[in-house]
Amino acid sequence: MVGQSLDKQKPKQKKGLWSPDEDLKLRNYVLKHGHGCWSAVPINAGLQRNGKSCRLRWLNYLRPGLKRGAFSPDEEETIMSLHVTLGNKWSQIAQQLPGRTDNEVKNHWHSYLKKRVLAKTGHTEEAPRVKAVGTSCPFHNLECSSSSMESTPPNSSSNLDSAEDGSLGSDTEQYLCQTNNNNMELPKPKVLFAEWLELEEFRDQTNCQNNSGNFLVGSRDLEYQHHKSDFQDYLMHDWLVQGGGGPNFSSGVYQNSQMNNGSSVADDMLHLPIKFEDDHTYENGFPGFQNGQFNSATHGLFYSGGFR
DNA sequence: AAGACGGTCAACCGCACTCCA
DNA sequence: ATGGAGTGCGGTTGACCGTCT
Repeated sequence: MVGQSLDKQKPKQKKGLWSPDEDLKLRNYVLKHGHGCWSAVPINAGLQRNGKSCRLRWLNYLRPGLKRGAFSPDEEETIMSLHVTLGNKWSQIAQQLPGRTDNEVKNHWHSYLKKRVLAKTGHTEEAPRVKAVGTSCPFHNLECSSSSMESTPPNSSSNLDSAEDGSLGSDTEQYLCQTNNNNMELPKPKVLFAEWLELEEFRDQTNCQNNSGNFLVGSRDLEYQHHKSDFQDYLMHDWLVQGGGGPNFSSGVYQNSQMNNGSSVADDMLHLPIKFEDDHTYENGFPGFQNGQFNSATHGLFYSGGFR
């Protein structure tokens, strides 16, 4: 239905998970030209996808400003309270959560929050799964024991990355773990998807970090303060757009000591700075950049802070 | 050790809506 | 008024992963 006339011109269209190469093509194209008509995007970008798939991939995964990682208690509270009044209006709920997509909110609801609400209200329609062992801290494979935090410090996890391996910093970790220890259900660590597992082959390519500690992502793309960005966002901007470089990976563990700044990730993500290297403004698809105001509710992209 | 099972997530599907000729 | 094109949205699916038996 979507873009049928244009999409029909494609002999066959790929489905399923996006490869890093496809992400790179789509991201570079949209950043450079804006999306315009989505059905024309795959043709112009050289992708064997339909426009709808490109749009979804961009909105849910590639666009700058997305807040990856676990939901904060505040965000969860917002979702639950809004769901009472709005119901399954995921897009409206997501508009109140900068950096979150409707799909993300929806998934989180079905995975965690619905069970929590059902447990609260005494419904046993979907009994919460009881975990015998310690539960996982939501960020970066950091494990916390819900029953005996002291006896199982995060860094003692055998197959999980320690703080020095690039987890979020003790303050953030403790905050998140303690907060989540008060809850019945804890989110599992972020899953590394197939595409991320292929990153190994790129790890030795040129590092494009500049003098100020930011990673440059092409002459007209985004400059990201990687120490303030989340794992996948960082990768997307520094590796995908760049086509290489960025952080080192070893067995899927992100290694970058600068992630240890001890600041609140939620706060940082809300003030994620985005800078274009030149003065180019993206009039087609990035209207808000021109005045430095960008909001996910109106532009589908959360942006805070001015150009430097 | 290996298969079964359940949870999470990205992506797909189909419907509804808006816009425009 | 109507039909096609484009887009938004919510439900569902299937792959992947960790845990359990």
